[in-house]
Amino acid sequence: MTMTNLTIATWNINSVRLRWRLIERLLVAAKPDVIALQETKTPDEFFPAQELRDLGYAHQLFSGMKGYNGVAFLSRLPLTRLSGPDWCGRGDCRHLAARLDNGVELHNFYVPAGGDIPDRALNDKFGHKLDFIAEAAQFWRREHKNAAPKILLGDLNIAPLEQDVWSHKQLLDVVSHTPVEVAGLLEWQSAHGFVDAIRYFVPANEKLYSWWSYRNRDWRKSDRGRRLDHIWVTPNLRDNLRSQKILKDARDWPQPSDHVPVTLTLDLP
DNA sequence: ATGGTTGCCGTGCAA
Repeated sequence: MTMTNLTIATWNINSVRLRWRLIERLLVAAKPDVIALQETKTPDEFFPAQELRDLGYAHQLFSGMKGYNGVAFLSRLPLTRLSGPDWCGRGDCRHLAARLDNGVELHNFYVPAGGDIPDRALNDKFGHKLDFIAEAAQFWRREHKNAAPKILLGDLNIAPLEQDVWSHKQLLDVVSHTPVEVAGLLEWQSAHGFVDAIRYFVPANEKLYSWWSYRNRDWRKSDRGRRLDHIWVTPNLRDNLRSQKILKDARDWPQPSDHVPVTLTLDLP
């Protein structure tokens, strides 16, 4: 039986118009076949489609809006766009779904960051975040009859494990690591039996981050990171998992995003 | 305890 390698990356690029050239560095470092972007921050008419085609990503799907949000797929393989719900009825660009020719479904998510105060009574943005993840859990529960292999990836804006943040104790009350968010995310994950494909390779007691704030003078020295970017797969892909890479060095690329790319390689029949 | 930075847009807001 011939096996095909698939490398897929997720990256919150924080403006694709400003940083599309960094995708060439990602290409050199990891050669991803498919890239899921979040926070593209541009309406579709300004998406740098030709520039990214010239890098080899002939197949593209993007869904953007002015200033905020925005998700995209760049692919060397053909993609078929799948429809999805209007999350929280807001018309935001936070989810993009597609199917590869081999039947694997790809789901790119950008979960609301949730503002600063972890209390929905005081902060609507936190309420929106909790509603979004609850709606996602519900969506995946309803998808239980869809047996297609799936890869779900994106900026989920929640660091679920104690070693997914620089200090579990100090971040218990900080949006992205509060117990209510973590419970919601794990509920979503279990709603469709998703496997955390990155932690499949890295033991839970090892620190692992994909984001470092811009607000630290020396991000590497202070190392106050969080693992906000995730790749999950359905159990029927567990035996196909081969390797993962979190491109920490990307945090030092010129004019970097505050998130670094996370990549997963699988063997597919 | 506080403030720290960035992008987009327009001098505020979201992250």
